[in-house]
Amino acid sequence: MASSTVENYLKHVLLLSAGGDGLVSMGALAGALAVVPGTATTMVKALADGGLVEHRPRHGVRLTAAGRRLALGVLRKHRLVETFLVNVLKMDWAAVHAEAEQLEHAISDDVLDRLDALLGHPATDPHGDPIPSRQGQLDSQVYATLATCVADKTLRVVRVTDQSAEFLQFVDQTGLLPGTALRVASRNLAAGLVTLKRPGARPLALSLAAAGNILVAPAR
Amino acid sequence: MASSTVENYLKHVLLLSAGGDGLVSMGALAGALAVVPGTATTMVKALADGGLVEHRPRHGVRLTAAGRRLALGVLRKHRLVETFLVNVLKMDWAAVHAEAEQLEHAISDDVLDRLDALLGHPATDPHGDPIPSRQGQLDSQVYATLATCVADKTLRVVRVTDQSAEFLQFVDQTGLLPGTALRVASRNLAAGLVTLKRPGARPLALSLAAAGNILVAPAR
DNA sequence: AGATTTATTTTGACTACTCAAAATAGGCCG
DNA sequence: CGGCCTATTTTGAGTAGTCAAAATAAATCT
Repeated sequence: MASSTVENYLKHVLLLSAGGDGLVSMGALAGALAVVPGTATTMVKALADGGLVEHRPRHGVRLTAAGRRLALGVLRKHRLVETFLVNVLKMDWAAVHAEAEQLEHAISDDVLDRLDALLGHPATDPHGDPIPSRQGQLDSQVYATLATCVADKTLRVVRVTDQSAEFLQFVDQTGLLPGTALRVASRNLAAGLVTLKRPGARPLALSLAAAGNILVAPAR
Repeated sequence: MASSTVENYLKHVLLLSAGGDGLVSMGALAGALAVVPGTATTMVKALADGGLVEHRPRHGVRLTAAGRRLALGVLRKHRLVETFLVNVLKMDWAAVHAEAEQLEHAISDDVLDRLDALLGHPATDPHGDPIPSRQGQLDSQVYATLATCVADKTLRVVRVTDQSAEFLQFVDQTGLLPGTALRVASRNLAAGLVTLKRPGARPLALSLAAAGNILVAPAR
């Protein structure tokens, strides 16, 4: 398994390569990791040996497919942990980053999946940063889910992410198909409930887990 | 801050010093940490330099007050994390030990306090092991085991002391979880067997060795 | 093109932790 | 008491990651 040091290098290469051509300079990487440039060079060469990055000497570093997969996994852990700390443990918005920095390296995939379900499969963390999917998709087009969006805005269902037969049947029967306009009447995190209001229909209560599988956008 | 390695050494010295005079042998410590004896010696000398343990060469090692304080903090984290994983994330009884082993070193005191509150300040973890208080008090009540108590009293399981996944799974499947009421129907020392009777369940035979890992108290 | 600035890489050294295997000390048994 | 068995310690060496500072390559600016 990758050490936390390796995970940190990969995560920061991913974050720094967001804009631009994907090549990250040694200086930027060293700065982000709070190490001297020589250390970053040494480490990047080791990562390149391991096939996790491509190193173009004196030019920069870029993730390979394998490195990107790992980096996205770390980012997913980081952002889901942040969301947990804020939504469940009610921690300060500003304090959670440092906490997550530690926990992202200690949490297993199993625990992560359960956390994800508990939180209702959020699309973004409390700061609005998109959370990579389990499969490593990082949506640049970010939608809110019914589990995370604020009350009283008029919304439109855009996508249903749980493909299980039972859930799709439920969505069909309750008329929550993509395109439906609705409004979140209330959210009760303690009870794990979301109440929806649709024009010309009875209010509908939904578990947070279920609501997390329904992506919405502001109604045009 | 103490490294996870240091935290692990201290935690295991604490756990191993439970019985006996508090002196832990190098062999036992090395075994618990899965390192060769020479490594344990080297590390213990470093801990002694740091004032966390007292090293009596060729005799053993014991925690200082400072070391004990740290070790109890780690144990508190471990057991609260286990409780969270089982009670909130509904994880398997037998799997949480390994998870907690990682998380205990990554979780801050702030997060721990909030977890503690969320769980309702539990006194024991899911295995029945006592959780040290925030101030470092460890409830060390002595319980009888199923291997030693007399027949025909009504008892209640309070704690399971073998943390191996196999044993925990067995306990789970046979329904001997902490809280369960039962009665020792017979003890056969020659055969090394204990037979249990539970209300509404079939009698269950157990080896003395296994029975020794299940702590019980008189049912109120 | 030549000189200078700036980023990067190299080199040598250090800390923390580990193992393998040789050396040693304690306890015990006759 | 003397010898042996066993646990412990020592020694020498290796891995992962780091820094300080010298060497080098790239880019820029006359």
